[in-house]
Amino acid sequence: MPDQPDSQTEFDLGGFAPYRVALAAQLLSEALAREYRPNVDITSQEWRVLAHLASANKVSVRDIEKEIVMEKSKVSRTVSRLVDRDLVSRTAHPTDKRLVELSLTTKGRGIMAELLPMAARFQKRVEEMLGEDYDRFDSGLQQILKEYRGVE
Amino acid sequence: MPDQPDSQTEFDLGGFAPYRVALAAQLLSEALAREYRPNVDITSQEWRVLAHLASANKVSVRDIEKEIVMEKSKVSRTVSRLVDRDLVSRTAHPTDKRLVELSLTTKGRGIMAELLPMAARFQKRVEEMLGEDYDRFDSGLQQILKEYRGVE
DNA sequence: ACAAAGTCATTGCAAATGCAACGATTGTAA
DNA sequence: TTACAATCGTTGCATTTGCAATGACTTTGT
Repeated sequence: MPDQPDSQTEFDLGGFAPYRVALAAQLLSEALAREYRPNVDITSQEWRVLAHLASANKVSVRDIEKEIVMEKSKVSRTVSRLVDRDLVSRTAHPTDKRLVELSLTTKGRGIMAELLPMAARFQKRVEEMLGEDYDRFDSGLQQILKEYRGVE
Repeated sequence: MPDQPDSQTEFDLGGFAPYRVALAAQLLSEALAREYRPNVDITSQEWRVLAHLASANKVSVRDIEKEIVMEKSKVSRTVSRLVDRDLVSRTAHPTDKRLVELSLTTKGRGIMAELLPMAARFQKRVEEMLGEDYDRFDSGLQQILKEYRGVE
């Protein structure tokens, strides 16, 4: 019998899916940050929010919270920093005064015009790296996202 | 021509690999935590350190830092909490006095005896969920890990 | 209409984090 | 040997985070 690890005392953390995926996420995020940070000084959280705003105008904090799965107080504070730096504008919703309307400022769009092509190149490089495996890889991701999204 | 997004202003964050992987990581981590937290009150960081200690005895902070890619001060403080809770023992290295020797205590092993089978079941469930796609998915992960590990 | 419940964004606060600096120790080169 | 550099773990400090609570507003049900 080939060495069957005793699950009571032995465990291969390196082969554990949650760990592997977390590690990959961290490495990808760091690699991406290494590319844009020399040009644009933003954090990963700020990048996420900006990227979402780039494709969806006039959104609320709640929209972002749901869409990019970021706790709302974190979204709120991230947005505040972006507003301070004049990358995002925050105005009141015309009819529902509970909501805010967030969108990129001109300056914000300028930065994204620099960042998005960079992101697209990054994406392309990952796809080329995985080659024909990319589709399977991505559909695996898709299943995980579908399975665990919106579980309280 | 089918709608080709203008990379200057449009961007599909939802299809962006770093974002997707990060999201999957977060969801997996939360799903896992939902399983063990009712039984054992530890954080994800503590889980990671404990899991590594379960398979590698007598390790230093530096070993953990490298192995699980966690900043050393974070490792140090996580270990301190585990030592306070008597799950991990921290003793001086016999010859090199700079190093510490970390290992699970009896109590720590007891907790891991409960946690590891749970983790194994979780892993199995993910594999079943992805079915025959799992191998491709995992080899995609592997390529990412290999490509980006140890890049300063 | 109006009270009760729900929704949204922000903030207070304690805890966690990242980074640089530190002290202690060990390795290295002259 | 003896300076000098490198390694290891911890800590100080400013920042970020998570969670609960808050205040402002809107929806629901009667």
